[in-house]
Amino acid sequence: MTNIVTSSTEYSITDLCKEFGVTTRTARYYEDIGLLSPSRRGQTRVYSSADRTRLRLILRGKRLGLSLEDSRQIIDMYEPGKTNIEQLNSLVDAIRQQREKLNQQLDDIGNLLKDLNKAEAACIDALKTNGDS
Amino acid sequence: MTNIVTSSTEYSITDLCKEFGVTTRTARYYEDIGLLSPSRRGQTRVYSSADRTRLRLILRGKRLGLSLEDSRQIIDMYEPGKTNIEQLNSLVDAIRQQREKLNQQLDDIGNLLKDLNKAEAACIDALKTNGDS
DNA sequence: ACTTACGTTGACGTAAACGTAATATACGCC
DNA sequence: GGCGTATATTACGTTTACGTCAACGTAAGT
Repeated sequence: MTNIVTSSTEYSITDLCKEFGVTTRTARYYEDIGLLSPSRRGQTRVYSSADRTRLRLILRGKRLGLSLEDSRQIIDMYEPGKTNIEQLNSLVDAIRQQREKLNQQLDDIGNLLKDLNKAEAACIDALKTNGDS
Repeated sequence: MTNIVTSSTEYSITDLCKEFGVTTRTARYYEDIGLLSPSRRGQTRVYSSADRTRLRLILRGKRLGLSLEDSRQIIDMYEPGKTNIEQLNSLVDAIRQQREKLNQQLDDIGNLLKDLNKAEAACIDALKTNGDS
């Protein structure tokens, strides 16, 4: 499975995908749209730990309901290569927007958790009542 | 806009949709797939405050990245009409699964917020340094 | 009667995010 | 040296969640 010769900070496509529970099609798709760009040994893709991190961030974004484009934006925030002032400012704006969205999500989650608690309580109550009948 | 004659707990499709910032197509689609079922005055849809609540819950689910089917499941939790013990138990299971997912989301959001803070700090720093040059 | 605004039902189109073969190449192994 | 396994590319298919006409009905205002 895991290659012995190559350094441990390199991953084959299947290893990486298995680790995160996605298919190779997904990894290749992410490469197609420029979200990942592993190096190659011949034709074969070789993923670095940086690639791994990017994939991790992408999947975290997915869990939060972000689109792949959203994730791309956020990941690009980590490496603001272009030190243009314009871009830095709009980046700060984007960061604040994302933060607002996340705060809204926090609020939503809190409310949904409350609802779930109520629903569960009602269920358990119904189970008890039913169990006594 | 708002009808004077009918009770204030009734909404036209456009009013309801405007309030939540969705198109009428969306409301009709939700009805197509059985997520909403407004009553009718002739052909025209009449939304009750219960329908409004359902829509609110659906959109909250969307903000959290839930699919419409997920939202349907969750909304069904609020009215466990079927008091079958089997179903109640599986409902409790579903509730716990949703809760786990939400806790994962809370974790993700916390981490992402941290990342955003770092990114923002780096940006602001870069802006200062650039501003001094 | 004419316009304007809102409503209805189809029905086809679309973007995102992959799924699913089909086919070909290369590597390790018994 | 054939076999299995991993990898590659290409390409068409699929699901979700609506968008976008088209064509029509209806009620209100002027």
